[in-house]
Amino acid sequence: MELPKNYDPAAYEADIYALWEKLDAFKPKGKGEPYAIVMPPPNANANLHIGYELTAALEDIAARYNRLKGKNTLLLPGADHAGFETQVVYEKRLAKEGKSRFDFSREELYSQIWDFVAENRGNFETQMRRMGVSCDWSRFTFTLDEKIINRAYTTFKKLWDEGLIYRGERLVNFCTFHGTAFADIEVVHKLEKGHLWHLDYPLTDGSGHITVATTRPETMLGDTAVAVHPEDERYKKFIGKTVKLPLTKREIPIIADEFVDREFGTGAVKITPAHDPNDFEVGKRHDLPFISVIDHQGKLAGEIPEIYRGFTVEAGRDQIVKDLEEQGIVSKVEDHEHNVGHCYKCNTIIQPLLRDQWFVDMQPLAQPAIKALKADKITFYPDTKRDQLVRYLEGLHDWNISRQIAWGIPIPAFQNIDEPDDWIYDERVSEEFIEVNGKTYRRDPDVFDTWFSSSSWPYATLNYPEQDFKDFYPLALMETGGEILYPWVSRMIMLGLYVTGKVPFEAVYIHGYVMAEDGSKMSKSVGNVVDPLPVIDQYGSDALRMGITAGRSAAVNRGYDVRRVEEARNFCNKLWNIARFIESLKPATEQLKVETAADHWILHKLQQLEQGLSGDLDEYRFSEGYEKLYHFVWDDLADWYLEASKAQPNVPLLRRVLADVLTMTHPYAPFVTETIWQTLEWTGDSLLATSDWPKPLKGDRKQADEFEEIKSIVSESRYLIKVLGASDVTLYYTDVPFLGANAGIIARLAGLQAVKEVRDGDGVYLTHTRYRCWLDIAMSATRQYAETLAEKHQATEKRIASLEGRLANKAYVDQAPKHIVSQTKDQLKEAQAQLVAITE
RNA sequence: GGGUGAUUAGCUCAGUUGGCUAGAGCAUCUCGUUUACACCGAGAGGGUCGGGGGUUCGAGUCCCUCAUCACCCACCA
Repeated sequence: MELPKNYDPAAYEADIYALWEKLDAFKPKGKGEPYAIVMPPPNANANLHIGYELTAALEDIAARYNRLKGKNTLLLPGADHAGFETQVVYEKRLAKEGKSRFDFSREELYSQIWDFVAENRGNFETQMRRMGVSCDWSRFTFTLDEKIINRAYTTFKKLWDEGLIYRGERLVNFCTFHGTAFADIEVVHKLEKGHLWHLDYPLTDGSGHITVATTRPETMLGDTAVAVHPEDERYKKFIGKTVKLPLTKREIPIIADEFVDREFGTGAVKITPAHDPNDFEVGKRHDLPFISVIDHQGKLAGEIPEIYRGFTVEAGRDQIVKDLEEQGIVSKVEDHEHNVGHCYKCNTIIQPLLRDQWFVDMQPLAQPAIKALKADKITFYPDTKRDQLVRYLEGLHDWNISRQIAWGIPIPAFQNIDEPDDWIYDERVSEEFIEVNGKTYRRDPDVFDTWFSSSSWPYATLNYPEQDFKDFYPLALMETGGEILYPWVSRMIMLGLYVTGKVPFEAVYIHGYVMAEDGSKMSKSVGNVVDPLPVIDQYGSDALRMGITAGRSAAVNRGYDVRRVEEARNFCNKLWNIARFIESLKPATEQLKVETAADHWILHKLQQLEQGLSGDLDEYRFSEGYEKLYHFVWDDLADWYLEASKAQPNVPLLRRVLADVLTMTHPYAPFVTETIWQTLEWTGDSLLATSDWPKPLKGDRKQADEFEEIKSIVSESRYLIKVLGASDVTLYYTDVPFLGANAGIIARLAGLQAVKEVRDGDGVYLTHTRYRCWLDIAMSATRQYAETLAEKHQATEKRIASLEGRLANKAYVDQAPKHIVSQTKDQLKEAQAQLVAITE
């Protein structure tokens, strides 16, 4: 077998993935402890971005690791219909054709978007294969699959039957551009410069006026009260009186409510229950009328003076301020900075509007979730996210699950056309009208919020309550980005507990974002988005996954750095060449024997790696595990053991170590490790992907330590030869048996002419070993080195003094753990020995 | 307004419960083609761990405080 000098990922990756699929490598093996991850479904309509590459990489590392460890492993892929997101994209396309969603019925729009998504759906499946994701494609789930829709309906029905669903006219966050309501969490608050207008509302009895302060004067058309704090001495006398609202001349009461902040503005607030969440609450408490003056298109409407009708909110504000000023009502205008809610998609200012919507009563769902979280039923990485989630759940308001869009799961509810309060649950959502008990009902045109159906994702994908559910629920891990901790993770926990009685997953891992190279957010409009596919083309899939995983800890945002990808590409090439080298050696014997100090040392290192790496991956420390592997492969294996092997090869052991290290690297670099595995002549027909995690052989500790000593002798010899510009150097030593046994290895590694034992002699002494070794370089040729030695002498003396001081400290010796103290003693001994060596 | 996290080498970041002389990659400098790899090898330089205070035998690690930055949440009209 002749392998090229450099690993070329593009030449192998597609074939390797096809091989895995052909041999069903990613199907759960049906035995062993279960380990399941259901992948967060990416938007079916969009290309996979670099953030999904990170998700895919982390989940795949976890899945492949646990599969190798012998667990019954399932990695389940899916795709999201991404209701609102996708409809927005589709509407943009319609706009280009000069059309809009209003040109079509709901059914037409739905089927058009279905086709639109279908066009793109194949893309990301190809992309996930290129990322090397070891998922079971036979279980692929789309969020509009029948089982997901049925699950959403069953859950809705359960909530309905148990009285946790209510329909109510509530204030919702309404985007007047998109024509739909949003959950609180979908509203983005931004600090904006505005004004605070002071308006003098005249008292009806003519005894003066009360001054209210507002940032939104146009809503005064819908005012139904003025509120003051009950304890406010300035206003006590006004409570119970009425004012005559300017412009509309309606008479409204002055009420007392504790929500009023006496310090803010004038201490008197106009109350507009139909257009402000606070005022809505006040309105309910005081039984005030709710007068809507803004419609769903963001225009002034309703019971208002004819001249204002049809104005946009902004234009209406200007006109009303102007009119109020003419009447002398505006007594003051201040600059004022305040937060304003915007649509997260189009940035339109969100209007709180009164709408009939479906709501879920959340506290009955949140309480069990809070309890489970506090009882540590779910491990969070990082830990802080759990408390963050608890705080969120404790303050959770009821959830508006109605969306006024076409692309989504229709809400299975019908309204009696004669009695508006008579609503029934029915799943015949393809009918607009149905007859029940001789009465006619009309379907609610709204669809569910995407998060409503995806809250059931962990058990719906597993066919609750059927077989996969029994095998794999709760999931081992939910891995996702921090932005959906609240909208998704929290809801999966609440509904998982509500429907199945169990938390949906044992652990949650939150990854940070992949930022642009300069640390800013990636965004299409800025144009700093990194597309993963060209990177894979250039460097290979393994390189991208390792490059993006390296140095990244849970929930920490980090810039994409192509140098990390290059480093990982080099790592793949290193593995490739290690394998090439080992493959070029022909074994003298097939028998596995552990002989030299180097053999024991590499086994010892390998064993440490296995333990360290398992520990890291069990705790989802992806980056630390990668670093351990990298250093073992590069420093220990390639730079030391392979180099030592050139003097004295132990081929059976080299093969064994290679097999073990390939297996352990496989989760991080599945393609290159499998490619190597398939090309090695002695690995048979097996797949690395479905092999067993290695059980490394044990190396003898004492001989391993001897090799450490050899390493430091070699390093120092290299250094001395280099700084002294010496050549043809011989290393002499007295009375160190293992140096004799390793003379050939040492000579080769250090580039020495020979390594010899002698009784006595003179030259440049090594200072990094406690043994008596010297190089046959005349001291006379080493004047500048003497200075270095002198400095070192000083430093060592200082260190000895410090160590002695520490040991002289009674408190230290008494209180510090024994092993630390004895460690200090050893250090002192070593330093003293070094000092002797330097002096010589 | 509330909360969380960050601040360690020129750059990007590790540093698990306090305990070897604080690490890595990249970058820099010097040398090098010998049985894999120049996507390589050998060697070197570089940090008073944001400032100040405290607890401790011992602090990058724990506490207080200040500064700067980032993110999340929130109905002060």
